[in-house]
Parts: sequence; structure tokens; C-alpha cells
Amino acid sequence: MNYKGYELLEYSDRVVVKNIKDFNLVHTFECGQCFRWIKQKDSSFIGVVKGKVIRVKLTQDILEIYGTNIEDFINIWFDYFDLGRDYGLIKEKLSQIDSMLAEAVQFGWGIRLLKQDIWEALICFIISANNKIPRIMKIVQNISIMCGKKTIFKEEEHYSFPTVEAIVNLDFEELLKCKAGFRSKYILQTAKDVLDKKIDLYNFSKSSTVEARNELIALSGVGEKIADCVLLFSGSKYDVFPIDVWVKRVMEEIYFKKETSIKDIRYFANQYFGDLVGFAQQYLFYYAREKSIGKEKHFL
DNA sequence: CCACAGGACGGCT
DNA sequence: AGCCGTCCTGTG
Repeated sequence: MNYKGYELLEYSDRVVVKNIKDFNLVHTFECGQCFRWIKQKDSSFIGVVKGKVIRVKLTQDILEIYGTNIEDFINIWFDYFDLGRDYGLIKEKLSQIDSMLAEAVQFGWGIRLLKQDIWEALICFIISANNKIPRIMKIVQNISIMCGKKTIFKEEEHYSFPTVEAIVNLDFEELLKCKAGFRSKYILQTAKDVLDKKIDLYNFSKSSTVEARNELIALSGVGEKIADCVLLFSGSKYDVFPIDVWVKRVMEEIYFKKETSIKDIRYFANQYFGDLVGFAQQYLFYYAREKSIGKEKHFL
């Protein structure tokens, strides 16, 4: 069947999607936006989303999603992989801004911003504070095994990301075993605040970016950087520019040629990249981290 | 043994 | 308002 420009084929074990463009699994899953996709020997990836386990494989313009059906593709995976958005157009516009950005876009040509569950993104990015990706993945895995729901896929056990209730019901000593360290108290407090409706994560479409951001920052363990990550990577808001050490370094290296405050970098980015600021951040981050851009400062 | 890598937070100026 | 020490764990 045909669906929004894609050709869909359904088999007993998978859905095949043809006419895929501007998508690369390594770029998308390893650009720091998500922590639960595991690369397999055959270059496919296995992940757990909304309690469903799938394996995805991309060959040329053919995406194979194992462990799903057409109904779930239309209701879940089409949105999750942001397949309705024209990344070709975004890349074209960004590439016209300047040649360095064009190079970053070219390098990460297959990045797509996933629409992750906002509760999961919130806890994952609280864990990301002062932390590196492999360790973040390990901690998220530990928490999911501890209180997520088990699913068997291809004779292997996989665990969904825990619900708010499941985390609130953990006692602190138990949570500490997941190795989140000083972030453990933030995780518990934030889970309590979400359960108590101090914040309504699923109604951000009704709020402005500034309002949603301020609500997130009021949570325990959430500062500006993490709030921006949560908004951008759960598909809530795209006019944010998360600035971590890598983005700070690459921005200083390319545009400022000197030490620059986060505040000044954010102001510049919003003016300079306009409404594509969130997408620009992701291409720049991936480019900087993969190529270690800015680690050796060429100014001072 | 030590140095280093990563953001939030709280205390200080 | 900005600066800086502390928080925790894995790696080299």
C-alpha cells in the first residue's frame, strides 16, 4: 500500500518501507539524542519504544522494521522516526547559511530528530548530567531491567522504560544500585513531581517554548541544557539550542574564535539559525563530537 | 595512585 | 548577575 509518499509492504515478521530519504541509522541513533538503540552485528539496531521491541535495518532507501505491523507503523513508527518531515529541505536551507554548517550537515546527512516519549527523555537526560553516553546507556538499561516491563524478542529479554509509578515505588537504596550516583535523588524527586502533576509533560503543545522550558527547569536535576534536550528530542519544541561542552566548543571554534558564555552563544544561535536552530544544533553536535572539533582550541 | 570527562546546584562574591 | 567547588563512575 501507499502511505504519505512511502510504499509499505507487510510480512509476517516485519514491515518494509520503500522510498526512504535522508535517513541513516548510525547518524540518527548515535548522535546523542537517544540511549536505548543497540547496534547489531549486521548493522541493524534493536530498540524498545513505548514498550514495543523492534529491530530496524536500512538498506539504500528500504527500511525494514522487524517485530511490527502496518497498523503500528502508521500509529507509532512513522511519527517516531519523523518520516513526515522533509529533511532534504532543512539541510538545503541550513547549508545555505555558511560553508562550515554545510560541511556539518553533509557529515551527518542521515540524522533525524526522533519523537521520543517525553517522560523517558526527561529521566534519560537527568541521567546525562555530567556523564558520558556509554555510561548513560548502562544506567538507563539498569533502571529498565529493575522496574520496566519484560518482553521477549527473538529469544532475548528486553525491558521497556519504566512508568512514573514504577520509579516512584522504588526505594532510594534500590535505585542507587543502578549506578546513577548523585543523580538518583533527582530521578526520584522528578518522578514524584510528575506523579503529583506538578508538571504536565504531555500538554506542552499548549504551552509556549519559554513556558514549557521554565516548567522543566523547575524540576529537580533539570537545568537549561537538559530542559532543551527534553524539548528537542521528544518533538515538543524545535526552537531550542541545547549547549553542552561539544556544542560550546564547536560554536566558539567556528563563529566566535574566543571563549564565549552560554548565554551569548544561545542568543547568536537563535538569530543566526532562525527557526531551524534545533536542527542546526544536532548536525553541529554530531560533527563536533565525531571529529573532535574544538577540543583543541585554535584561539586564545 | 592520579588526571580527566561530563551538567546541576548551592554557596559565595 | 557570574564564578567555582562538589556530586559519581569509568577509563587511561
